[in-house]
Amino acid sequence: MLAQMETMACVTEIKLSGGRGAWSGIAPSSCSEVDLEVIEEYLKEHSLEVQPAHTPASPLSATGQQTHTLTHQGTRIIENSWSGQHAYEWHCGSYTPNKEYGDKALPLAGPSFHNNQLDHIMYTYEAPTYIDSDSQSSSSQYQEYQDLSSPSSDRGGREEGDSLSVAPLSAGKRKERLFQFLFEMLQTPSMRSCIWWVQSSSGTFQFSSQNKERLAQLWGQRKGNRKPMTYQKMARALRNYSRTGEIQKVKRKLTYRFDEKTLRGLQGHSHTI
DNA sequence: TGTGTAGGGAATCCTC
DNA sequence: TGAGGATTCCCTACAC
Repeated sequence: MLAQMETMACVTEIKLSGGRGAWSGIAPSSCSEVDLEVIEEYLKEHSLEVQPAHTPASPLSATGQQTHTLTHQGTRIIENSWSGQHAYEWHCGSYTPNKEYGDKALPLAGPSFHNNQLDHIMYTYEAPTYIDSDSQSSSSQYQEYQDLSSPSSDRGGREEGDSLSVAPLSAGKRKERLFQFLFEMLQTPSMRSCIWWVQSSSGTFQFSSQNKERLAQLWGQRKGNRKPMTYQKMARALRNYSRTGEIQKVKRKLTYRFDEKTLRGLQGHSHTI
């Protein structure tokens, strides 16, 4: 049911936005970079699934994921955990991009992308940005990430001077795993052009066919790999998760699903901020 | 036929 | 030093 509501929310939002043009405006640049082909495909597929009756003031789901309305800066906003996507996109009309983050929202598609635009991203698994009604604004958290960032790192030597100096994990922390990184990216609005929730309640997510390589590169930088990470290699790691059950491949292009237990664990972490 | 994606075996690397 | 996890390389299969 939640899935249907989420899907409906997505469909409604996209329809209201009227396509590519509506993504622009004050919206962060990534809004206009959303993989429209995938969205179209998604709409085609899910328009058959969704229920026609959708009320924004739907009750909360059993999983704690929320769909409700609130007023923010005079604009009616429907927040929805379907995305770090739509909670953010619905802000497009009134959203004030964070100076440190929003202004640099990743224009991942297209030749104008520069790796150093990722410099501002500071990740910590313990404190991923989680877009929900409680966090309201993710920008302040991104600011915190920045404040936390430090030029020193346990593997900083390799990244030093690198234009894409995504901060590695600090010493003493357990090594971050790929699925944790992906979960973080799924909570990061500016990464929506690379990865997004198809159905957050079930932990199903999808890579952008256009920007999956960017995400892979980011992962590679994060790990400080010798060679650039590619989607192929990242997908190989994801396939290994299917053995352990942490992530399963969905019979849909570029789509995977977190195991329920894994998802709960990740969400638990993300809310323990 | 070419391209993109998926799946997996195996060796290797890295961290704890 | 071993285990766990990730990376890397390579191959095959399949759909479009």
